[in-house]
Amino acid sequence: MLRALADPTRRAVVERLARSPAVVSEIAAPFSMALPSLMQHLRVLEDAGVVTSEKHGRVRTVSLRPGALDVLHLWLGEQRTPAEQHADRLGIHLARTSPKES
Amino acid sequence: MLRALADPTRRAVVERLARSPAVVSEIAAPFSMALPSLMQHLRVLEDAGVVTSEKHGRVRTVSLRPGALDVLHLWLGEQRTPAEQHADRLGIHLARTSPKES
DNA sequence: CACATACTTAGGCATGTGCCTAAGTATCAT
DNA sequence: ATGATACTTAGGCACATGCCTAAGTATGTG
Repeated sequence: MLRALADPTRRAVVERLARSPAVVSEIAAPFSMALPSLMQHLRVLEDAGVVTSEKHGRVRTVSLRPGALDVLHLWLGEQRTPAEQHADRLGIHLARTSPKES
Repeated sequence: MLRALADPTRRAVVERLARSPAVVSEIAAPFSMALPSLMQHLRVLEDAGVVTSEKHGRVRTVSLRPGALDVLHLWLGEQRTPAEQHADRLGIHLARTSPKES
């Protein structure tokens, strides 16, 4: 999964899909890359479980798989230094202490 | 940086260093890999800004660079679906509501 | 049915990555 | 000074990755 996100093109695709699902040609449009190349990226993302896709007629719609990035988000949280984890607790503390915004 | 973390060996190194800094030979010990190969991994991690190292005498001590993973942690947070972001707010809400543990 | 559209498959090439062995170099210990 | 220790540098090999073009296949449209 990290390997899937290690490529700039694929990260850009993820960022695009974070806004909303899209069909292949929509996703491909911003890139100056042959379609098959981009399809390969989509495949890598799908194999990594980052995105899902469904084909209706001749159009394939791709979307970010909900919760897919959680594992990573969590792992990353675990590898942080004690000082940073302290900062996290501070954040929660502030959330408790100053109930300003929703 | 994601490329640096995309390798299992390097992730294992990061997990080791998350516990505490260590010298090269300590880091290398658990791996059945020639030293130069592991050094290469350390170099990739250092170039990516994930770790720092200092050499004293003939010993090099490597440590996780504080805050290094924050950028990633943040980016990951941004790419999550609306539903998940809602879950985050719920988490904060719970932290405010049930002040059980520190 | 003929043709455009939206992918898909196949194959190939250049470069990158991970690993190795062999041979340094710079301390530290005796 | 001699040798051990702890990396470091250099070079090489196998396979993975990212990109391409060319040629399908399947599905709408007139």
